[in-house]
Amino acid sequence: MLISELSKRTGLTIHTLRYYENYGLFAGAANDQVKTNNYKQYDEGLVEKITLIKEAKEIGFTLAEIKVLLNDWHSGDLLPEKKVEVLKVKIQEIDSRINQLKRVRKLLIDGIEDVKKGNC
Amino acid sequence: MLISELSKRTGLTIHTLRYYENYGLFAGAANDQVKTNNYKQYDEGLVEKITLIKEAKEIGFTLAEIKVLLNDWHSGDLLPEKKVEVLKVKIQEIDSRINQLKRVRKLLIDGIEDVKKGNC
DNA sequence: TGCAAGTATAGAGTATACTCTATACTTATA
DNA sequence: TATAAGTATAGAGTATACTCTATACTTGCA
Repeated sequence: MLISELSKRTGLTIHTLRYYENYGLFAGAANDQVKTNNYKQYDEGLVEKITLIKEAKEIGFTLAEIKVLLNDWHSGDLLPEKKVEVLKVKIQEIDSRINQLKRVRKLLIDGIEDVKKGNC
Repeated sequence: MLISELSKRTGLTIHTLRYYENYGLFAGAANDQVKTNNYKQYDEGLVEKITLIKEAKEIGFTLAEIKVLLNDWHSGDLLPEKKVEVLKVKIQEIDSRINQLKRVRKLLIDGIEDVKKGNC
C-alpha cells in the first residue's frame, strides 16, 4: 500500500509516518519494476508493527527505546534466550510502572478520605 | 530553607526548581525583614509537594496538568465534592494507564511463549 | 490536455521540559 | 579584605517528537 493508505490504517498522519521512517523504525520500498516514480510500498505487516509502536509510546517508551527493541528483534543474530531476556527486562519495567501508578492511586484514594473527613 | 537546600532535599537541580517556580508550580518568598538581598525562602512543606510533582510527572502527567491540579486544589473556592470529583477523574486516568500497561505486558508474555515455541 | 490530488525530499517551525550561560549582586570564610 | 561560593534574573541552547511548508515530480480523472 502507499503512504496515504498506511496513514488511514494506522491513524497516524503521513508526516508522522515519514518521521518514523526517517527515524529508522520501519522502511517502505520503492518498486524496482516501476521506473517512472519513487513511490514507496508499505506492506500489510507494518500496520501491526506501527500499532505496537503507538502502544509502546503511549505507555511511556521513547522512540529511541522502541527503535533498539525493534532492531534487536529483527536482527537475525539475536538468540532465542536473548530475546526472552529482552522481553523479561521490558516486563520488569512495565511492572515497576504499574507499581508506581498503584502508589499514586493510593495517594489519591487517601486524598478522597481526607477530603471526606474534612482534613483538607 | 534556601534554594540549594531545597535542591538537596528534593533531588532536583536548582535550575529545574527555578523553572518549576517560574512555571507557577510553587513559590518561595523573600523575607521582608531582610533588606540586603532578595533570597527566597522555601518552606518545609514544599519538599513533599515537589516529591508529588516528581511522582506525577513520572507516571506521565504533564506540568500543565499538574499545575491545574495543584491550583484547583489550593484555590479556596473548590468545594469538597468538587475535590473528590477531581481525584476520582485522576484515579480513572491511572486505572486506564494500568490497564494499558497490563495489555502490553500480556503481549510481551505471549512473545516469550512464541520464542520458546520457536514461532519467531 | 488540464488540473486536482498524491508522493518525495528537505528543511523550517513548534511544544514541552528542561539545561546552561551571562551578569550582577550578596554572603561566608580564610 | 579579597575571594570563593551562593543567589536572582534574563535569556539562549538542547533534546524529543512531532508538524508544517516549499518545491518538484507523478498520477488519475473529467
